[in-house]
Amino acid sequence: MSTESCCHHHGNYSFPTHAVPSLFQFPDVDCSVWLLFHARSIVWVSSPALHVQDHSTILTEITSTEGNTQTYKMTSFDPEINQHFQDAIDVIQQHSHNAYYDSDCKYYETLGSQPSSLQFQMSCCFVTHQSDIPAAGYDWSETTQQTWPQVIPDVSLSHSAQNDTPHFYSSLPPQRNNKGRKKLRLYEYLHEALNDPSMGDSIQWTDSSSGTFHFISKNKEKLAECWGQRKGNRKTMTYQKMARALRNYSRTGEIVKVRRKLTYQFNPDILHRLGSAQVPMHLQRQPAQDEVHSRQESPSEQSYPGSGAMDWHGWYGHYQLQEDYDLASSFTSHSSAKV
DNA sequence: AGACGAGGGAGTAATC
DNA sequence: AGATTACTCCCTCGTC
Repeated sequence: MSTESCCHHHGNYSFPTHAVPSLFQFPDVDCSVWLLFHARSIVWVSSPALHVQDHSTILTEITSTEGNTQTYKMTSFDPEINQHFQDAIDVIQQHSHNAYYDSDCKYYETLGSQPSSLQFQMSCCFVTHQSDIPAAGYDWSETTQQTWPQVIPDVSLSHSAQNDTPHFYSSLPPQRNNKGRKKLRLYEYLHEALNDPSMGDSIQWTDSSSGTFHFISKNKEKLAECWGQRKGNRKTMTYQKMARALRNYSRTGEIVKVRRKLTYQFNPDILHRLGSAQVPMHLQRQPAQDEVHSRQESPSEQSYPGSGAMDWHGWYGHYQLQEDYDLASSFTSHSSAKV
């Protein structure tokens, strides 16, 4: 894998066909996002609280269908919106079906490359009922801009594929900057990489149930480089620097070092939020025999207790995000919506 | 001895 | 403007 291929901010995204149509919502402290998967498009609508209602949508068009995977090409015109969209995509890809994750960046497109005629193709999508969902060929330019309250879902909307993506948005730690954009954290990126089969040569689960993972010595620098690029660093990120950041997580508790070479462990609560439990088994690397024998388990090793059967909520106190998580969860239970 | 991984102090940029 | 956060840089140390 090239160093570029892991840096998938915008461009083409693949989803299993059974993931559409679907309705996704991202309620958190200062941002609500709806993603509507429709037969040939994904409509993204954000909350006016973000002050982006003048340019609050992203239209995607389907570019290919192979087997049970459809690939969408994203068109947008605002880098911040791109980031929101990417946040959503990250979660959806993580929870919808990891096997179809496509991070190939050969179609990577920047905003500037978009023809100006595509800009402001639509400004907002009014959604209250299935019949309101724009079909293929819908003239977005004629869509009347609506205010956010009108985009509140009709509870009659149901979600045929809901079981495919239960509580998916709750894994997005609602850490946002003052513009409402989530800044990708290192541990989030690592988790994403762990669930990306194409990154398997750089980072792998040692024991996904306990959140233990390790870097592959040969390619750890490549992963670090990808992280640096994803962050938009000017200087090249190295494993050494990335590991230093990881060590800082020991202090704050997101990730701790395991006394084994290149091996770390997620905080169970963080792991839970990141939705690791939903990683398909076939994507979880089985530890090699020598690892099974040698990893962790020394009494002197630092690790989170009770791998797998631990008390999630007992670990590391109460995060500020807990209530957000609960809010999101309760929201989910009321929105078994269909599109 | 040298490579590699880890630990940590200090600096920095973005954000609050 | 100052505090905080989350790295980033760089040096040292321990292990193999």
